[in-house]
This record gives sequence, C-alpha cells and structure tokens, in this order.
Amino acid sequence: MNRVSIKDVALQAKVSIATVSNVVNGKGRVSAQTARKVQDVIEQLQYYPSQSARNLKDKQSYMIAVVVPYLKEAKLYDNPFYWKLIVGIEEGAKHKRFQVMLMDVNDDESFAFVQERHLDGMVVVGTFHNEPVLERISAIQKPVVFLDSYLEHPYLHQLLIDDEQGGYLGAKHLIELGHRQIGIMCGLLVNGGVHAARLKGVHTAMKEAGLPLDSLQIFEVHTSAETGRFLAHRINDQFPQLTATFSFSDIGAVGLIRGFHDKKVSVPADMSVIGFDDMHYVEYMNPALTTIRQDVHMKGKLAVEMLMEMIDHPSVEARQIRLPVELITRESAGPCSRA
Amino acid sequence: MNRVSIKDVALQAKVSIATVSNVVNGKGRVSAQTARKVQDVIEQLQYYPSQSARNLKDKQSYMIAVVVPYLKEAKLYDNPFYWKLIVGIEEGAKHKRFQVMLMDVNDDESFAFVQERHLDGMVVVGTFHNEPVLERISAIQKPVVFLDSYLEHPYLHQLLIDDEQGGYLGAKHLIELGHRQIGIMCGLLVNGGVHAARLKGVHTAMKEAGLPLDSLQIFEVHTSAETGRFLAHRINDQFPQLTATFSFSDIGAVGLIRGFHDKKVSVPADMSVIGFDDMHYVEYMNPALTTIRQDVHMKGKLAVEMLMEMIDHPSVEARQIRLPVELITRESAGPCSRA
DNA sequence: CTGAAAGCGCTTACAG
DNA sequence: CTGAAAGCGCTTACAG
Repeated sequence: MNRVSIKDVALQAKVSIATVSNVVNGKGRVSAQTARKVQDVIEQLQYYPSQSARNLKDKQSYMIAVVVPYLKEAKLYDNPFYWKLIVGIEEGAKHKRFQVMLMDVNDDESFAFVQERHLDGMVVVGTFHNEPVLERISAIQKPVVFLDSYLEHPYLHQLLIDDEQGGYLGAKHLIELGHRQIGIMCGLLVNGGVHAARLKGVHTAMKEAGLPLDSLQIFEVHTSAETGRFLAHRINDQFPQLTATFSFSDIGAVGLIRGFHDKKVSVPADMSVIGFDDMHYVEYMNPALTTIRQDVHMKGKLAVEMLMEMIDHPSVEARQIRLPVELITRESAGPCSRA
Repeated sequence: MNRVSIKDVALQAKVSIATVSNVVNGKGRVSAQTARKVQDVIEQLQYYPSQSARNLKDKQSYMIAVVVPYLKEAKLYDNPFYWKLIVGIEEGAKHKRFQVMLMDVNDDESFAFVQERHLDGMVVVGTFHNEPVLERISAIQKPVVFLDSYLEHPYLHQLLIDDEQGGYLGAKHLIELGHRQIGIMCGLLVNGGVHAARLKGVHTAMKEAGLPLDSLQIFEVHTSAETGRFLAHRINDQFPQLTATFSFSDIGAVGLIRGFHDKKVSVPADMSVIGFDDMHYVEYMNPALTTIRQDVHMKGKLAVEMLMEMIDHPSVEARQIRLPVELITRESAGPCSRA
C-alpha cells in the first residue's frame, strides 16, 4: 500500500534521502530552493513519512494510551462519564500532536503493549485495587497518570477530585434542610477508595452538626440505575424513617428517583435525593437533580497536561492534584417534612 | 527505555536472532529444546518485541482507527451513544487482537495518520457531508467501514440502522394513539442524511393513515436537551394544535419533556413525546420515555467484524448493512386527549 | 533445525 | 548547504 518512500522522493527530487528527511522535519540547513523542490515532489507523490520507521529510531510513538479497566462491566458501559473524559483527553493530546489509543485491561492482563508500541505514556482510569497490577504498571517505567485511583504511593502522579469534600457538601446540604435520617447509596467501600472518601466527608458533616453516625443508613450496592430503583423500593418498605438519600453517583440517583416514584413517594416532598457527578442530562430530569458537580472534561484535559509534563521532563516531581467539586442545588432535595 | 532487543535475547540464549524471531512468532522449525531456552531468556530479560520494527517490515500495525468528526461539538460531547459504540468496537477489535486509536477530525483535516501509522483500517462514524472528504478517505486505499453515513456509493462498506423504519414506527404509534397534529424535532435535514430518512418514514406512516403531510410541524433544530427544552416552550406558546412531538433523539426528548413540564403541560396526558435511540437512562425517567431502540453496542461490534473481513479479504464485496430498530413503548406517549 | 544477511523507511552524526 | 553510511529492531527467504 504505502508505496512511496523517502527514497522515491529523493530520487525524483534528485537529492539524498537525508535532505528529504531534513525538509520534512525542518531540521538542518537546506537551501530554500531545494526545500521547495522537495516539497513539490512530496506533494506530487503524496508522500507520507512512516511513523513506524520513525518510532524505530526515536523510541517514541507520539501516542499515549487511555487504560480503562473492565469495559465489560455494565457500570462503565453505560456511563457517559467515560466518554466525556476521553474526549477531554483526546482534545488535550491532539493539541500536543499526540494520538490516543484506547485499551481496556483486566487485572490479570499484560501491559506489554505499552512497551511493544513504544507508547510515550498512559492515563489509567479507575482503581486497580490489587497491588500486583500496580507494580506491573510501575515496572514498565513509563510516564503514567492515575485518575481517580486512591493509591498511597507518593511517587505516583495522580489526578483526583475532592471526593471527601463532595460527600461533605451533599450531607451538609441535607442536614441544613432538616434531614436527620439519611440513606447513603454507594458502591463497594474498599480501603481508601473513592466512595470511602465520600463517606468520610458525610461523616464529617454529621459530626459537625452533632448528629450520631448511626442515624446514617449505608447501602453498599452496585452503581447503576437498576440498583437505585430497586433500592428505593426497599427503602420505602423497610426504612420508613429515612427522609433523604444521597447517592454517590448520578446514575444511582436517577434510579432512586424513579423507584420512589414507582412507590408514590414524592421527591422532594417526601424524600430528598442527591446525586454525584452532574452528568449533563440530570438537569433536565423531573425533578431536576441536586448533585455534586465535577468537571470531567477538565479532568481529561488536565490528565494529559500532567502526562505531557512527565514526558517532557521525566524527572518532574510526582503530584497528587485534587480538583474541586461543587454543590449544584436544583429540585430533588428539599426541606425535611418531618423536621 | 525499551532496552532489551532481540539481539540481547539471542546473545544470552546463544542462538541467532532469526531463531528468537521464530520462537516468538511460532514460525519455522525450532527444536523444543532451543525454543524452551529462548522462552526462558525472554522471560528472564523481560523482552517485548518492538511493534514498530515489525510494522516496518509488515506494513501492518494491527491497529484500527475510530474516526469521529468534530469532537468539540457539544452534540457529540454529551452523547453517551458514542461511548457505547466505542466500547463495542474496542471489544470486537480486542477479540481479533487489534488495538484501537481514537481520532476526531475536521472536514478540512488530513487523514495522513492512517498512512503514517500503517493503520489496517478505520471505522468512520457519522457523515462527512462534503464530497472532498469522502474522496480523501477513499484515496487512502484502506479498508473503511462507514457508520450512519448515508453515502450513495455502492462500493463503500456501510453500516446503518433502519432509520426510515424507525421514523415510521414512531409516527405510526402516535397515529394509532389518535394524534393528528404532530411536531417533529430533528436536526438539519441534509440531502439523504439520517434525519431525512427518519422523516421519510414519518411521511410514509402519515400517508398510510390518509393524513395530510402539512399537519406535520417540522422543527429543524440543534440536537440537544437545551434545545428540546426551549422548543417545548415554543410549542406550548405558538403551536397549541400539536398533541404529540416526535424527537429524532432521546437527548432532545429529555429536553422536551422537561420543557413541557416547565409549562405545566402534562406528558403524556396533554402531550405525547417519543424519542429515538433508547439510551439506557431514559427508562428511568419520569415519565419513562417511549422511544425507538437501536442496538448501539452491537453496531460497534458488527462494524469491526465488517472491517476485519475487509482486512482479511481485501476484495470482499461492499455491503450496506442495515440494522433493525424497534419501538419501545413506555409512558411518555399516550392516547390523544383531543381525538 | 539453525544462522548469516538483506532490507523495511527512517534519522543522525559525520564529512565535505 | 548536501550526501554517504550506519543503525534502529525486526522478518524472511536462502543456505547449510
């Protein structure tokens, strides 16, 4: 396919391949005249330099990978979050003339592709909880930015949001509205994970208000709309004392609201609901969702920026950057009717 | 970085690089014993063959690109559709041991990267309306599958859904519910585009029912929730005769429903709404959205399959595959109150 | 079964 | 300013 090579251009332009290389890369000294001539031939022959050959010399690919664990899990599958993130990453990469590869990898899969393709770095999304994976990632000795991964290694470059503050803001809002008996819909509370951090923030808000932590009802469930709907039914049947539910994901909140509606529980009159993320469509729901906003697109762009910095300056100091979150007050959380 | 090369392995294992190559690729005849020895050294040295070098020989990269036009447009930006599609593609590609690159390209941008990186093919999502782009894509002489692109070239490999049938099913449902004055929220009706096809289906349903086409009110607007909300307000104020609105996207329908709610127009009692796509969350909305379902994940997987077939058999005949759609009846469309 | 050698398409000192 | 040559890390006939 890619028939025309640097040789063809050199031949046709009556110069050496070194000269062609120079004009292609704008390096070395080339007279305006020969440059011109070479350019013409390149144009005429439709010459495209082979990145593969370049990579072989440079040991650089101008490509980064975005690694997402377990694409098959429905959780990721239906989560608009990831698309927004990837778009942010692609945008940032493009700006730096890098291209991006998408990979989903399982806990036990190899990261050999990073070496094989001479990737310049990668952005790893979400937590790989088991240490072996982490070690394998570190072992490849390439620039890596970890997104939303609570890892306790100060030498790792991490980008997270202020999950604790998010939990705090949501809980505080509910408390200020008079709620005392609050349900929490969260995913698995693994040691120092995203949801554990959010819960910690909730605890802080409770303590600040002088409320006992055991008036909190924790539901450690799968993060999905399906689960939220089912949980709402369960709360209605078995936990009548609850007047508010804080879901650590918008998608869960969407399910909750629907589930309460199924049971004729009015949101927010009878039950307040708060979500987390501020996905674009929750503003248009009925009731519009009160939630904790994080700027996912910015997260993607910032991740690339961090990565590029590491690529340009391999010895740059590791940073743990934490993006702010914000309470977005809409309609789904209101005053406690049983205050 | 990638220090260890085939030479190092050869040296350490006391064989030639040809032999190493053979055991790595399982080609040629190698004695079990040497194979074993080489394997050990590979393991020990942590040797990863360089894809770049391989590509240089093979002119193959085992990588395909997913090309999405205009990532910056909010339309794509907030559309979960694309993520689901990409996941489907990645899954299919992985199955064939291919990796995927993500690119957004503008109408006037170059497709040089396909040649430069020796990509094995690409999936192009959405229509590039102007012919020059299409010509440039064709000019690169690589396997390409066009997704949702209405292109009138029988030699192009295309994968679409049955848009016309989708429009037909939605309209027919509304007509059966007694609606006569129907609004259509669609995007730009470019010559032979996706939305034009859907509209054509709507027309068919109207004609079948003996209804005049001018009782249809077409709103050619931007595809977004924001626009839907605004449009609902406008319909309420200026088009009181309408009793149903068919949006050619779920995201538009979400906005519509919210907009009608703003104006105290009850859906479906006073106004029926139908969407298109069946994004996962619309089932949980209140009211749950009646919509036309397409299987986006399947679409992604099928696209790769078509592409792989082209890669394996370059002369395979071009096909235009059209995936079926399905009416999903939920709550947002009901009997016409003014029938 | 195994190895020496050419060549893929570039880039990069090094001469001139 | 320009070119000859080496080398990046592989694969692939071709000998043996």
